[in-house]
Amino acid sequence: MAEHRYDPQEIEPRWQKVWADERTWEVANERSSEGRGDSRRARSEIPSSYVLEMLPYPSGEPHIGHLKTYSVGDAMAHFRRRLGARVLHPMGYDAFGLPAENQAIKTGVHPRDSTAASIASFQRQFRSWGISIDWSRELATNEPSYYRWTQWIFLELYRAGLAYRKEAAVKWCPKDQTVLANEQVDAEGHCERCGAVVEVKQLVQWFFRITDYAERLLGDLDTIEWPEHVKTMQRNWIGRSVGAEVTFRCEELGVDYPVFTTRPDTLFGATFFVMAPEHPDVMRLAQGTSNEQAVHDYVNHALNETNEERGNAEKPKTGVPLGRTVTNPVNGEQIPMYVADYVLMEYGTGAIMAVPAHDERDYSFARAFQLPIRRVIAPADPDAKQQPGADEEGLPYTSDGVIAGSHRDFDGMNNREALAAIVAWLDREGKGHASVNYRLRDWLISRQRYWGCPIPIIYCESCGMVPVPDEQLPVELPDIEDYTPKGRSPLAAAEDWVNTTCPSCGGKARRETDTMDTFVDSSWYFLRYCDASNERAAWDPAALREWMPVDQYIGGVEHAILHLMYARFFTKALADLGHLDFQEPFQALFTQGMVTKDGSKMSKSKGNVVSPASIVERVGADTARCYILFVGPPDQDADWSDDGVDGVHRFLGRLWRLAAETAEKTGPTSTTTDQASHAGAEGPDLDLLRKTHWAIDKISGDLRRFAFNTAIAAVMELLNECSKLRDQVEASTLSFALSTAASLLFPFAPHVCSDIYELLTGERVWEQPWPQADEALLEREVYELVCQVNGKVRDRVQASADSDQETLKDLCRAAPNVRAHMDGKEIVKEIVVPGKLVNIV
RNA sequence: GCGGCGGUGGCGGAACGGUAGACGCGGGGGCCUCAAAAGCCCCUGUCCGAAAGGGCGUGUGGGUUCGACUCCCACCCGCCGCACCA
Repeated sequence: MAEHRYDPQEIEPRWQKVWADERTWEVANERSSEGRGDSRRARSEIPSSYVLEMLPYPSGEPHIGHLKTYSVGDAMAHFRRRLGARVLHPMGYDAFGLPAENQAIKTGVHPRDSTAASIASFQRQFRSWGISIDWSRELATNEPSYYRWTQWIFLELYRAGLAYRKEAAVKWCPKDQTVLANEQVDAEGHCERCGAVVEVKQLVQWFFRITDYAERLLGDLDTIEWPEHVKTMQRNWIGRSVGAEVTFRCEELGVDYPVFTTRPDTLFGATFFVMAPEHPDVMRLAQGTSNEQAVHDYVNHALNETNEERGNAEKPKTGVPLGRTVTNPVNGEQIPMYVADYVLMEYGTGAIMAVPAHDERDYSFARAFQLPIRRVIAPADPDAKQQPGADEEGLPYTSDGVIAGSHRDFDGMNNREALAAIVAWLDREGKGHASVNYRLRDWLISRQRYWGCPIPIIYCESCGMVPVPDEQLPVELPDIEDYTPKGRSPLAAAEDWVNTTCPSCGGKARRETDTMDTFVDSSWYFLRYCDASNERAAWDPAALREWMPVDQYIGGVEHAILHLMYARFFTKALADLGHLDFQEPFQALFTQGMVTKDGSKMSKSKGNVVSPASIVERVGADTARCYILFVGPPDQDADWSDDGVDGVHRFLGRLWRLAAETAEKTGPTSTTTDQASHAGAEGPDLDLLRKTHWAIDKISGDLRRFAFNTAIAAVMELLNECSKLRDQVEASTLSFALSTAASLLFPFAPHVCSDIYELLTGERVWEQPWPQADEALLEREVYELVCQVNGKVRDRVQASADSDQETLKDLCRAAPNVRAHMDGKEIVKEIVVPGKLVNIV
C-alpha cells in the first residue's frame, strides 16, 4: 500500500486556486441570472441569506482574533449555502483612522500607502485561510468611490436636520490633538486610543442627532436576536429614566429653571437647589451678590478637575451658595441655590432640586452645609430594617413608602401613586409635566485629523454654511506633506484645497477642514456590499430588498456599544428619509470571545502573540480554523495552546489518511448510490451506518445553535468509529462514512474536506446539499436499559426498543445488581422512561 | 450600588430534569523500530477494595422531584457593562 501523508501545504493552495479561478463564492443580485447549484429550482424560490463579519481595520497583519471571527462567519456561511440558501458573504476594510495616521507621523509613510500594504496582507491571508468571500464586492472606506456616498449620507442627514454644528464643551485628547466622542473616553477620563488624560475644550463641532432616536434605539432592541448582554449594554448606554420636568422660578431675576427628577413624589422635601458649574447662568446668578468671587473661584476649580476626580462618589461634597433663591412650585417655599460639582451639565437640565431626606448625594451635601433635611416619605412597614448608611432617623430613605408631611391631598398615599398624582397636578398648574430623560448624548463626529472622510461643507462669506452639491461629490482628500496635528485639522494647511468658491453664489469660500469619525464610515458599509459597484447611487433599493437586513452578523463584543449603536442609528435615520424599508441592520448578532494566550490578552508588549500566518505555515489553515472552534464555545474566550493545535492536526491527518487508503480500494464512488446500497446492512456495517447518521443529526443541530466545538467533536467520534471498524466493514460503507464526515466537517476545514470528498466520491463537496439523517437509523432496536434503584444507577441490561413498560420493569427487576439492592424491600413505585431507564423506588 | 454572564477532573470543555465528565490536551502503560520520530492499542474524577462492587463527587446552604450540573429560594466567588444620571 502506498504511503499516504497529509500535506496541507499541497492540499490548501490547490483548492484555493479552484475557488479563485471559478469565483465559486460570488453571488449575483439578480435572482434570475444563471448560477451554480440546483437548476431545476427557480432562482426566485431560493432563499437569500446575508452572513457578515465585522469588517477589519487594516493595520499591520491580521491577528488571531481575525482568524476566529472569520472562521466562525465562514462556518455559518457554508452551512447556510449547503442548506440551499444563496449566501452573500463579502469583505471590506475600515481603512480610515487614527492608527494609520499616527504611524505616518512616526515613519513618514503616507497613510494611503501603509493602509494599502496592510490591505494586501489581509487579502493574502484571507485567501490562505480559505474563507469563502465574494471578492467582487470588496470595498475600502478610504476609496473615493466609497466615501463619496459617506458624504452623500452626511448631507442627507444635514438636510434632514440630523447633522448640525454647535459650540460645545468637548472631550479633547491632547496627545492625538483631536476631539473624541463620549464613547471614546473611558471611565477614568482617558483617551481610548492612546491613554492620555482627556481635557475639556469649547469648540464648534459637528454632531449627529442620535438622541432623537433614543426611544426607538431602545424599543427596537426587542425586535432583534442579539445576545442579552449586548442588549443590556445598549440599554445602559441609552439610560432611559422616567420622571418629570418641574419648573423652579428665581423671582429676583425672573428666570424659570426647569429640573428633571425621577422622584416628583419627594418635591415637598426639596430644601435647596443645585446647579452644575458648567451651567451658563451660574455667573449671572452670582453677579452682584457677596458670593460672586467665591462662585467664580469654585467654577474655575471644578472645570479644571479631571473626570476621575469629579466622578468619585466617595469624595466629600463641595459647593458654594449662589446667594439667590428659587421657588418650590408645590409649596411656594423659597429655597437657596448652590453651585456644586456633583451636578452634571450633561444630564438632565444641569440643575437639580435637592431632597436630602430621600437622596444619598443630596443628603451628604446637606450634612456638609448644615441644610435642613425634611422627611416626606415614611416606610410602609415601620419595623423594616434600615438601609445601610442611614442615620438614626433612617435617612436618607430611598425606598418606597407612604407620603407624609407634604400636602393633605397626597399625605397617606403610597408614594408611587402620589408620584403620578403630583405630576398630574403640576401639569394642570403649568408648573411641570411628565418627562423622560436619556443618558445618551448626540454623536460628535468632527475630527481634527487628516486620515478621514472630509465633511462636505463650504463656508461662504456671504451665504454662510453651504453643503457641497451632490454632483460635486466626492470632496476628495488632498495630498499633504505634514499630517502632524497642531490643534486644528492638518487639512487647514492645504490652502489650494481649502480655498474654493461658493456653490451657491460663486464667491470666495473655504472648505470645512475637519474629517469625520471613522465610525461614520462603518455605519453603512453593510448596505454598500449589496450594490458595491454602483456609481450612480449609494445603492439600488432593489439590491437592498434582496439582501438586507443582515441575517447573521458576527464580531467582537468590544463593538457592543459604539459601532452597533451607530449602525442602528444610521439605519433608522436612512429609513426615515425613505432610503431603506427596514428598521434594524442586523437581525441576529453573534459575539465571539477573545483568543488569549496563557489566560491573558495577546499583546506585542507581553510577547505572547500567536501569528495566524505562522500557524498556517506550520499546520495549515484547516487545522488552525478547526482548533480555534474546537477549543470551546465560540462566544466564550479561548486560550491558545500549541498542544491543542497538534491534537486537531493529528485528527485531520488521521481522517485524510484513512480516506486516502479507503479511496485506493474503492475508487471514487458517487454518494447518490450510497443510501440504496446500504439498505440491507447488518453487523459492523450497520453500526457504522448508524454512527454516521447519528453524526449527521448531531452536527446539524449543533450548527444551528453555533455549537461548533461539539460538532467537531462529533466528527472525531465518527472517525474513531471508522478506525475501529475499518477492517470489519465493507469498503463502500467505510467510504460513505468518511465522505459524510468530510461533508459535515467542510464548514470548518474546507480544503481537506474538499480533498477527501473528491477522493472518495469524485464530487465537489460544496456543491452537495447538506446530508440528511435517516430517522430509521437513529433508532436502535436493542439498547442498554439503565436500571436505577432509588434514583441510583445499579445495573444496565439489554432491552429491545419495542418492549412495553411491563417488560422493561421485569427486565430491571431481574438485573442481578438490582436484586442485590432490592434485598427484599418493598417496591413503592416504578418509573419507566422507555428507551432510557427504569427507576425502582 | 444597578444590570448581564459564569463557577463541572491535572487542563480546555460535554451533558432535551433521566448512565456526570462526550471530544481533545496532558499523564501512565504497551505495540512497531537497531534506535528515534511518526503511527497504532489500552488505562486515566476521587476514596475503599485483589476483584466483584461500593462510598463521595458539578462554588455554599436549603427546597421541588421517583430522579437535579440542569428548575426554585438565599448566599459566596469570578468576569463584563453602567454608575455622584438627580
